[in-house]
Amino acid sequence: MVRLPRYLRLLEDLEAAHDVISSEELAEAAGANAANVRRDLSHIDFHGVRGIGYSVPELKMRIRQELGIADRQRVAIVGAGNLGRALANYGGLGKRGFDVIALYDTDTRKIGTKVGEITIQDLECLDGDCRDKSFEIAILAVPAVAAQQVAERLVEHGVRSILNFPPVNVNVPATVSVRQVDLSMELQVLSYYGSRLP
Amino acid sequence: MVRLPRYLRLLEDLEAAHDVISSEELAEAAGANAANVRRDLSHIDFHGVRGIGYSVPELKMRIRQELGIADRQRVAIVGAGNLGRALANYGGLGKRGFDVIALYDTDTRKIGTKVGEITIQDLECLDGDCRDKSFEIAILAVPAVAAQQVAERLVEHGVRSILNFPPVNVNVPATVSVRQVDLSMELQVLSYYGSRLP
DNA sequence: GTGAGCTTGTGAAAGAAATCCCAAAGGCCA
DNA sequence: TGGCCTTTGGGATTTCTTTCACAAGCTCAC
Repeated sequence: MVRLPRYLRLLEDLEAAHDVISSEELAEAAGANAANVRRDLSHIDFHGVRGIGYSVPELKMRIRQELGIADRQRVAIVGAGNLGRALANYGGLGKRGFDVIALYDTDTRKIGTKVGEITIQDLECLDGDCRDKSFEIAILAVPAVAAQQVAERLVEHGVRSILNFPPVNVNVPATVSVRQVDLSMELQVLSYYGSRLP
Repeated sequence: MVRLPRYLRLLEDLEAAHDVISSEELAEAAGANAANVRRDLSHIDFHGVRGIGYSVPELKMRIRQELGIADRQRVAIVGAGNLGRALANYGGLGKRGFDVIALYDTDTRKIGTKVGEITIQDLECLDGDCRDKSFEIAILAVPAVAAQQVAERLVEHGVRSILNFPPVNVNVPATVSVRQVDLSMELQVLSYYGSRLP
């Protein structure tokens, strides 16, 4: 469900004192209707207390479990260009349970240099012995022309989920899930709504 | 409609020789059903030729017009951190009709330095005489704590659309449209689907 | 204990989106 | 010119989502 991450973000941003929350409050933050929230939660088999609301810590755990992020997830970034480096430096991922454990590139001038705590590795290390930690999630931040090829290598080496930045569709087996982040498209959608505003 | 940008991207990536396209072809690229595509297009009052398909150049124009991007759009980026600079350097925006015309920050050590072609300006210039070009679209790439405040200033100075990267909801009047890009949420959704794969 | 006051959970209604399906219509070739 | 092939357009249907509305259930104060 596409709203669970929004609920989770709200819950995580709540002060610790706030240990119960109503569907109404959740709805407002998530930009939804209270009945909608209640259905979402009952759909993941999470139940509140009538007259009171939902337990914040329990709900957090339940949503994390539902999203498959009960434990911290290891993520690798492929492509150490401007975007790849910006992502590697971005603290927000860690805060939400995603540890960036590797940063790959093919440019020999970059390999070995550090970005924050992380040393850029040769993409060849994906296969070989220099790979020290496994990961199932990869962030693709390579040029569009390389995306398909790199995606295939990632899949070959056990990646199950890809967050794809270059503006091309990558074809992968049905056993891998891909999510596209395309800034131009976001701006276009924005422009669409912007041009229809009061 | 959220699929129009996807159609547009496909159409723009087509070789020039390809001047007619069927709903079937469009559907495959956009991950939709052919009937769905036909409805979308007839919904924006664009019509094809039976037995043949849709005219690629005409469809491109019609979609751009519908999205409100028939002309090139001017965009400003606020926040010259890693992300802001990466975005300013990203050529993909220009290719899709969005010109980054300014990059703002508040850090006096950054102001005046260049990122690619663009000189970083003081955010104060939003109001004053140092502002040389107007824009209606802004990309927010500031720290989460500053987001709301900066958004308000942008709105005050005529911005109509905001693409928001910091992981907080910004509250703006109904006359402004906001779109959130939250990487942690994308990863969470990815993880959700990833954990449900065959 | 008991009643007042909230808030949940869900059946039913309304609304939106996707899909099915096929008649209608244009082009192409013989 | 006429028939075949292809693909659109849109009525009808199904499926999915959102919202309404209210009984049921829990807590707290008295």
